[in-house]
Amino acid sequence: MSTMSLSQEKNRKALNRAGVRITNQRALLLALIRQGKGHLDADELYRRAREKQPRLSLSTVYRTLQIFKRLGLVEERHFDESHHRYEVKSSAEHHHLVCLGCGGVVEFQYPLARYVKRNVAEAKDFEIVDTEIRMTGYCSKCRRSRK
Amino acid sequence: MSTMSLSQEKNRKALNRAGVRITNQRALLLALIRQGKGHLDADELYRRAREKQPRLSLSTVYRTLQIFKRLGLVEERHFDESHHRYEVKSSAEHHHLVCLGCGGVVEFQYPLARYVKRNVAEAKDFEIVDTEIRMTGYCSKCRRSRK
DNA sequence: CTCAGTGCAAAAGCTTTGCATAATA
DNA sequence: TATTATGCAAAGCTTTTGCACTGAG
Repeated sequence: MSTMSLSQEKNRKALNRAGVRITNQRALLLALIRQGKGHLDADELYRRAREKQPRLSLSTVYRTLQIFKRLGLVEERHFDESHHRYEVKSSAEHHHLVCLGCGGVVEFQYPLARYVKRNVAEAKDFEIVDTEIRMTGYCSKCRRSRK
Repeated sequence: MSTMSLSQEKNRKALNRAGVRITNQRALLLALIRQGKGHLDADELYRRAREKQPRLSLSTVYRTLQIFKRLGLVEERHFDESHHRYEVKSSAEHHHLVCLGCGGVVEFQYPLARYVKRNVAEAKDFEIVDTEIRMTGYCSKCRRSRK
């Protein structure tokens, strides 16, 4: 298919490699998560997906997210909300700043994470799999409008 | 009441100070959260509370948790689960280590959090209200049983 | 052709809400 | 006594599941 973009092609390969059947739904959802710059919840993903595939169901979104999570393609985040958000798993460890005003999420890197990890692992005898720093507060925009 | 413990007395004062009506349910729930060493979810709290007050309802637990949250008496935590956990707000900033095997939560202190906070606040122009470091992994017990 | 994946509808957690009753201040 | 809080039941949201049909390999 000549209309298939490079990133769609890449997504298909990712699914193939994992031995999971490729469907239009999965390809679309993975593409949307990738281009969504992370931090999408299931419902937002569903709404966006239906613009392209109106018959796609919410169950498929949830089932697909589970698979992507299992395959390590996406990560599930639990911000201070009643639902989850998903982002593509990137090799670069990064952390989150969540605005209590508008709900926006900003990413940041913090190189000392590695050092902290080793320290804590030793002190508490834990094998650490994942580290996340989350800060909540107010972004500049929300700070201004609160005055 | 001579049978009232010091900590119960303290709890009552905390409620009083906030101008919120003191009820047996609220006093009990706050005491349970305090002695529960944190990380209780609403249902566990409900079960424990009913041992003392069998007619207490789950709605009361939820409503009370909202109030405590609003008053700053407890904090709501979102571990990688579909429900929330609550712990008393302590003056000492601490962070969490969550075991992926048994779900156990261990707290740790990390003094550099203050430094990280200042750094990130400046870099991203955010007014930071709260910082949490969460690490997931396996505790020594679960690591042994996985072998 | 076969079995994994999908859509739909129904169910299953967790949490919130409406309303009449009970209890605090 | 005047509200505020409670218990119960019902509803709301997010997420999961059962089942017959569809589509990828």
